[in-house]
Amino acid sequence: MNLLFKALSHPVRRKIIAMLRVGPLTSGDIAARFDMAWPTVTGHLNLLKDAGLVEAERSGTSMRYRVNISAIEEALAFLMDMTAKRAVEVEDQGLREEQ
Amino acid sequence: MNLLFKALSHPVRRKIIAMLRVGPLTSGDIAARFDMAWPTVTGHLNLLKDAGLVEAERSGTSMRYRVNISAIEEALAFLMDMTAKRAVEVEDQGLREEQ
DNA sequence: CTTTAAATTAGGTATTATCCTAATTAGGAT
DNA sequence: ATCCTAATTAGGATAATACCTAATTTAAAG
Repeated sequence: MNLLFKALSHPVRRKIIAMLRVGPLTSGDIAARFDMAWPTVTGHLNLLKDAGLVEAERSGTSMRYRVNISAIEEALAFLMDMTAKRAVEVEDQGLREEQ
Repeated sequence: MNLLFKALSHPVRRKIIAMLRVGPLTSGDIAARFDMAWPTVTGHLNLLKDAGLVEAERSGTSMRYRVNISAIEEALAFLMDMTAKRAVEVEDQGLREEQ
């Protein structure tokens, strides 16, 4: 959860995710759309990969990156839980909301 | 959005939010529940405040912190959008899902 | 006004992040 | 094997984080 939110805290990384949401892209395609050195983009991609937000596979001489939605859903679930009303479990009655 | 995710990326700060979700607490109450120096906790609280995740008000000699749910909902909305299917607007027909 | 309790700010240090250029690896084509 | 393109890793400079102790602010109580 740490790496996940940390990865999402940088605008370039959020933009990369938005780009990949449309469809998979190669490292070069991604790097070309930013005004920074390619190795810097690779760094961001590695961080996204460590956070589980993207997956990479080799395609010939290129590298194809795709977004991993389930990681985003994990963060989503965490935040949902934070906004949820406090609930107490009641035996044989399921969940009852409180407050 | 930057500060928001950055604030959420530290376990102590997520724990503080979880604590405040139950109800408002003073700075001292919060600091007492961690194994770190009080000023360090104050630092985390300032960061949470900068991110809009908590609000503080003075109560006599104490400081009462409360969680600001709408900031969390903002992050939630951002992630929801990331997981949402791509949609195209169609005149007089509302939204239609695609792909 | 002085003291006390609550909390923050100031200042310092160690670790981590972000960016760069240069060097290296990997696969495909000549 | 050699070369070329795609991409990563290595190494280094600078900025930002996270923690600590010491000093300062703020409000209430004596």
